[in-house]
Amino acid sequence: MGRPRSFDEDAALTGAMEVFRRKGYVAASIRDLEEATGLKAGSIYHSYGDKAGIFAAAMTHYNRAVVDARLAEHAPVCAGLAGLRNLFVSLMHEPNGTSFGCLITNSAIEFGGSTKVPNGVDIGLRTLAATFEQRLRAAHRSGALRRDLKPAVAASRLIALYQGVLVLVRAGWDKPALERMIKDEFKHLGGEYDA
Amino acid sequence: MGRPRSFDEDAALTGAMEVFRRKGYVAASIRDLEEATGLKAGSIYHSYGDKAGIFAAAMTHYNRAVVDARLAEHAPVCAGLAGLRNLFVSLMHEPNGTSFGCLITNSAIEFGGSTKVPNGVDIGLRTLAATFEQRLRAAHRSGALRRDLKPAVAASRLIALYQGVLVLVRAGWDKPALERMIKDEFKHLGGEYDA
DNA sequence: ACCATTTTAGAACGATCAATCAAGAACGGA
DNA sequence: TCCGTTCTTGATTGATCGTTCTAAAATGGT
Repeated sequence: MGRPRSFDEDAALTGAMEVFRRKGYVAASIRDLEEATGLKAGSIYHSYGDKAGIFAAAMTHYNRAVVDARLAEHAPVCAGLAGLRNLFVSLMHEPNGTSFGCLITNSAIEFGGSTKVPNGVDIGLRTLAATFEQRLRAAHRSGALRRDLKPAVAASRLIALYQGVLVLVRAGWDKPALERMIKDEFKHLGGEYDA
Repeated sequence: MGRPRSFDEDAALTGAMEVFRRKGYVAASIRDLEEATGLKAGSIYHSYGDKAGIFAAAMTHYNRAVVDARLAEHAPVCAGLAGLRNLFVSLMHEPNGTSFGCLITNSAIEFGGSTKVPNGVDIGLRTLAATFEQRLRAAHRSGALRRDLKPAVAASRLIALYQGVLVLVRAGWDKPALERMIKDEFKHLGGEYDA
């Protein structure tokens, strides 16, 4: 059956993913990818077809290895609204030097000008939105959510807030102010306010 | 005194701006800029130094000609909270084919990976945030804002929501859902909710 | 009219881009 | 063992990148 692959595909995709997160799709060169994956250009093209191919693979890897893991770590089902809040707050506590940005946000912006937004962007956004809505519905049932709030609309606000926070963090916006804002938002969701 | 410029600098910068909004900084080539500005490469380099120079000029032009104009059109001081709401809603009513995206958001993402975020990003963001806060403070004084809301925190939420909406629109997210979310958010701000 | 100065135009530069190719190396099945 | 297949490597391709350069065209001051 021929020679098997000698490289660790997960490690290679992780490297590629980091390059794309840091520099974006266009600015990431094949030589950057060689360095980050440990593969030579020939191997990259053999395994993934072209630059768009390894990007698609890296994006899929991101959704599975980063987004899903982040949701599971900070906002498991049992953690309720507080878990969601932790998820948001965690966006601002990544060490500055090793911050790569969100591949979903970055790709939405970079490819959004053309008509061809990568599938992974939509998949990632839907994963986030579905998780938000699920947690809000559970909070709605348990009474943890303010009674006059509709989970679907609140989830819509959270997905927008989430992307907005990622933009502002990347722009170097004041993090303490963002954190205050997030805590305030979740106070609202929990109904800890007088009208 | 030598020969004066024969091209319309505003028109040239508008063209350059559109290219950068649509394709991003890296993907925009000097040849793209030649076509969009009507200038030849030599003239561009003579007038703006290098690619980063014409980008900086385009960014300044954007803040003055697009951001300020948009704020004045949709959210003048007299329009109060409703003006802000119109501003948000207008983000989703740009004709699809001619949508260029927001140069501030796009640049924050594209340059955010490096340590050098362009000045124009911060300037534009501060303009938006300051306007939001000013309108919210006015609404606070007039009683149009829910009494338990602090204008500064609410402005912080609005700037994040604003950037988030721009990301989602660029990603092709469901616009009617976004519009419902925005209208809901402004209902909250106006206190039109029971607790 | 003439000069000094600046803007244009277009060709040209080296560097780097994504992608290809040929050849050898390494494995599984027979 | 040996064959067929697949993987790896490094050199190489043509295209395009940002930038520079040269020379002509155009203007204002004197």
